[in-house]
Amino acid sequence: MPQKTVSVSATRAAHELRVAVGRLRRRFRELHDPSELSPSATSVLSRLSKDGPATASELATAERVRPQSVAAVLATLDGQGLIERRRDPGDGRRQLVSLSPAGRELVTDRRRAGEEWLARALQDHFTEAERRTLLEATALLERLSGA
Amino acid sequence: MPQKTVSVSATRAAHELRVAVGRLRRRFRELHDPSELSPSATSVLSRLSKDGPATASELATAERVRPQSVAAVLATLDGQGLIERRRDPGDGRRQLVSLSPAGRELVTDRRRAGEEWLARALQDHFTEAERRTLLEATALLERLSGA
DNA sequence: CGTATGTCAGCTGTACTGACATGT
DNA sequence: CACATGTCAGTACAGCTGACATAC
Repeated sequence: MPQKTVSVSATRAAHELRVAVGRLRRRFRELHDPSELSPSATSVLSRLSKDGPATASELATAERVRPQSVAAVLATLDGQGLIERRRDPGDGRRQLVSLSPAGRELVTDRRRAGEEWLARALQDHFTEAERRTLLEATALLERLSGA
Repeated sequence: MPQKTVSVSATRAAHELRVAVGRLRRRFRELHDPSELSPSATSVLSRLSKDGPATASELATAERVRPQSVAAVLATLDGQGLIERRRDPGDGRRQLVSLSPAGRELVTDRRRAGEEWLARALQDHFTEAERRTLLEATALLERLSGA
């Protein structure tokens, strides 16, 4: 139920969440292996896997970046043979982006080192209940980033 | 309880969490007003407010960035008069960083526009129970970023 | 012709590495 | 002299804006 005023607790929660996300992102970056896919590339691949083929514009909107930025990511992914691009027969401007077999395999590969640390940390430093909270929260964070 | 093997579900959770954090971070960046403090600066200020004065090295370690990076942030904050730096009398190399009155005021100011959106989104698009989950998760994310 | 899609060029912000001055 | 702290310089990368070719 929308309210006109924003409560103090909501504002404090907002502040803490923003700081936490920033720190966590730096933590991820710290462990990131340059030989692996960048967060943006992973995000695009993940989305293609979940929602199926999309145009560059659609991806830019969904990922909330400029078309020019998504183009750079697509160029990288294309160079690595992880996606396929083909022109829309009905509209020559558009190109439909989809996962290549290699891309699909990479998305479902559960052994990437970059996320190995995170998975292990989740197992080693958190209780079952805490992991459940984090899992629920992940879905909420996704919703928040699209709001 | 640490386990040798990492479960499939933990790895999937790790992947989803990483993607969610990345998207949320881009969302924050999208709304970020350049006239306001950068995420790093906010993070440093927030930490000083919570943990009290610290040296540049300590801040670098805690924020998980290189001393050179923290120095740039401190230079900005100093330029805006939000922090105070004074040399350690016992060790001339060190400088103790603390919040200035203006900095302290800014940290406790709950009306910053950048977080206004987030606070409002939390109120408008989430139930009380969901907000509680997010709040719990925020603390867990903080712990995770320090692990 | 105006609008939409995608790309090229150049800029900014944030973190990085390397080199260095200074103090212990 | 070795080590720690902090800073200066240059680099890397992901996002941005502006300008443009192409197609509807």
